[in-house]
Amino acid sequence: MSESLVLVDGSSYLYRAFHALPPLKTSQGQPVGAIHGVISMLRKLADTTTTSRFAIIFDAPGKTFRDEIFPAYKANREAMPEDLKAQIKPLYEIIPALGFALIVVPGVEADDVIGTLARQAEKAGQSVVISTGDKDLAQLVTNQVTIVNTMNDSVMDPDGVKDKFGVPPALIIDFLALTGDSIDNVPGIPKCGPKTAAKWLQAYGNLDGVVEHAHEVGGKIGEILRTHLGLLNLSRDLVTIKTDCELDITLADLDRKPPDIDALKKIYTQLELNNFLKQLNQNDIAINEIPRSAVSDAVEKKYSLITNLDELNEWIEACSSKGVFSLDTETTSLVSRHASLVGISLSVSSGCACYIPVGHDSGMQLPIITVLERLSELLNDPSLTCIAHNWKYDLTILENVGMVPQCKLADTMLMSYVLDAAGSRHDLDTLARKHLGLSSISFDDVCGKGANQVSFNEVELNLACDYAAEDADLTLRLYKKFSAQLEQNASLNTIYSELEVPVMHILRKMENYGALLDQWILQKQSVDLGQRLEELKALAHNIVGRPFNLASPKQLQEILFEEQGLPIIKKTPKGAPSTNEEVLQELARDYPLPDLLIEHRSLTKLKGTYTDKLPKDCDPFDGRVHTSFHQAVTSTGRLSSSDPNLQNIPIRTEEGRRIRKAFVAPPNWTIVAADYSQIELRIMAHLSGDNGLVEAFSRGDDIHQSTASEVFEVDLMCVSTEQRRRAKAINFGLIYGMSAFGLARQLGIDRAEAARYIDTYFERYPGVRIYMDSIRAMAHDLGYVETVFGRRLTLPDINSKQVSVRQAAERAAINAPMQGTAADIIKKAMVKVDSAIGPPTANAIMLLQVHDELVFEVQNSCLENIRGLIKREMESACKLKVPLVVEIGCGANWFDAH
DNA sequence: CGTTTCACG
DNA sequence: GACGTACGTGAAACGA
Repeated sequence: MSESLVLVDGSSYLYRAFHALPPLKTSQGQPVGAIHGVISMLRKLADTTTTSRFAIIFDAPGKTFRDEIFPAYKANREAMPEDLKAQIKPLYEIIPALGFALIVVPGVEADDVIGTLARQAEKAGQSVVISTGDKDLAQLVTNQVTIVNTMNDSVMDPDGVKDKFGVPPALIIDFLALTGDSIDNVPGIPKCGPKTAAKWLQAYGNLDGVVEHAHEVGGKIGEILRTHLGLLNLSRDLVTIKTDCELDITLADLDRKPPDIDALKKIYTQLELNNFLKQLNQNDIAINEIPRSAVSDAVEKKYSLITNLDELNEWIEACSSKGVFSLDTETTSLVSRHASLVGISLSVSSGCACYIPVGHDSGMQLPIITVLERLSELLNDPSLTCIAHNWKYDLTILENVGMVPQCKLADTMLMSYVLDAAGSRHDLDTLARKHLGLSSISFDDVCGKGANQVSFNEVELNLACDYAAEDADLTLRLYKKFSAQLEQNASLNTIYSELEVPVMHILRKMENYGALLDQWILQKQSVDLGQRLEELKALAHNIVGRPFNLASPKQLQEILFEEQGLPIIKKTPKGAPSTNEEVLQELARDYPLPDLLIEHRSLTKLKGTYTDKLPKDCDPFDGRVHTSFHQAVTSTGRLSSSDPNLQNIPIRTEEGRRIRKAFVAPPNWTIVAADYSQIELRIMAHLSGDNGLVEAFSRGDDIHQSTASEVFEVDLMCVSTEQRRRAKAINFGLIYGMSAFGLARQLGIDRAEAARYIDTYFERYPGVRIYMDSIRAMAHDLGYVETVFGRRLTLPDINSKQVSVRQAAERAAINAPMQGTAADIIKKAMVKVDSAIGPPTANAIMLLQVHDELVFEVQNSCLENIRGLIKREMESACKLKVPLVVEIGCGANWFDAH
């Protein structure tokens, strides 16, 4: 049945949006975060329901009947924050403009309006959905009235209420009267929480029953109950939602009206809600009509399409005399190795940019040779600075047409990343919106999307000019901001120019060179895996008694937890019973199916992600896989890899390791793999300066053994395998900002024992505790932490009001300096090793970086030489209070190199 | 397109 | 008193 009326608890939305979202403000200082949130939530709701009858209900200011019967009602509630108050009026304009009925009744609380409308609709035979985060409304639930929780989108029907509260909807009023509400100042029975309330109500039927039998309740809580009986009637009256308010609203008034686009545009413009504005415009304009440019700024804007030699010469001259200019290339593909140049855009001052088409299918264009000739005058002039957003891409495009710039390069993507890695994504559109308040034309607007998308060379010249010139314009504008900010911070500037930019060049080489793959090995393994998977499937179907999809978590949930009635051990974030490996491991004790599922899961993963997929990623021309390394993605300074991801090639299982054997060296060459031993723990020793830890590393101890000896108070030589295993978990836990709970779960021990381990650890290594406390304090005070080299890692959630969110940020604060410093160190090592092994014609090539490991291809004739060089350069990448140790191996393939 | 699971450091 | 609980990534399959 599709619902016929949706009632939205507007006040609940408002508070939720206000607290959940960052405090966005317009350039004029008007707060808009909650407005943004409420609009999004309403639109999502409207999109996911089938009805068109809505009411959005807010509390009105002023007294209500509850204040009359109990003057202290809601007395504990804090006054509404000013920043929230200021968002109500605009919202009251937007909601009707969106076509929704807005209901604010003076003297009546929103809950009572919702209750009244719900009952009216119910009487009229309609079903009702109430969208709210407020538990009090559960009392309204019936077979026809359900509640959608805005927190997690869960739907509550009468059974759901019973599940959540332990009592059916009809008893919710009694339940709330017992528990009270400290925020609204509803008295209730002190010390009586949901569990106790549900227990009493189950035992005695209802509130009157509880009062009647109060003398039977034993213990301290029984005494408390008896002394507070007098307040229960008042509490009940306060929590009872009225369902008979007089409202001059009929259900038909609630039908959604068409939105008032003009009014919305006006308000959105005022509030600088550019996202919403853009979407309005998209729906608004005729299919083929694309705005010349959405960039609206005080600066006047002039984008020129260059198709004759005189204009080209003027632009070359302008760039040259300015000394600093931005450049962007348009091409036929996102894969730079396979992309052909379609056009080039340049900008020399804000708002002033040009586009030089050279590879469009139609339209008059200058000959590409001429353009490149003139362009190379700029790019070969070492006195000039050329700015691009993501040079790694554009450099390869230029290299494809035979150009290797000699001028100075600046990269706004890397600048943005160094300035604030976690603050936003670092693509041009996002940054333009964030730093310049400008929304740019999207690629999809120009080229279309999905099956109808065309390649850039098919785009009409004037439209291409609008898009391309804008990118160069925005890049230059961002450069002005970022370079000024980097000037303010010497260590960030150093990280940018001496680490990120050189690493960018190395990554480009690594990507373009690629890792050689023996496809035959993988194909063979795919066949083996396929056979074993068929066997497992047959066995599993046999046990269950019918065919099912082993890869479907949903079907597994049904089979394991509903049909077999196995215990639910863990739930997914969405509340469904989890079937992940940890759970299956547990279930495997008394049921044969889980073991099969575990093996099936693991093998399908290997087959689907690696043995089937990697050969497809192989370039047929050179037999190599060319990953993309991303330099501006992670919050800690690490790289990431995709298409394919070569940083997660299996190693932990036997069958997985087989995959590494397919990463081979060509004849007369050898794979060399070099990895930092325990780098993050060494960094922890350095950062904390803890004596015991520093000395252990300086002596060259096995660090887990040494930790075990301290924590379990046994002689170093007497540490058992099990003790070492536990110490290793403790060491890893420390790096991750662990809790006793986390360690207990990891080790399968109880929490008290885990807590004892942690306490003992901190007694033995007091410097570590001091360091962790100080880093937490720094994170709270400054909102960021730093690596050894001064890379800043911001923590947007560190002062969140939500406990779990804040705690997660605190754990990230502990981890970030260690993970980030390790990332800095290996980047330094890459730069050092790269310059030591010389140009790519040399006898060693860097192929891959896997966070603490570098993989090379080395010519056999100079293997020993290069091995020594790599180890030396990596170990001397940085001087810490403890030595850096590199383990290095070599072999015919990546597996043998370990 | 969101959810769930799992590969790596 | 409830909730969530070790950091950082990318990719595949399912199912709406």
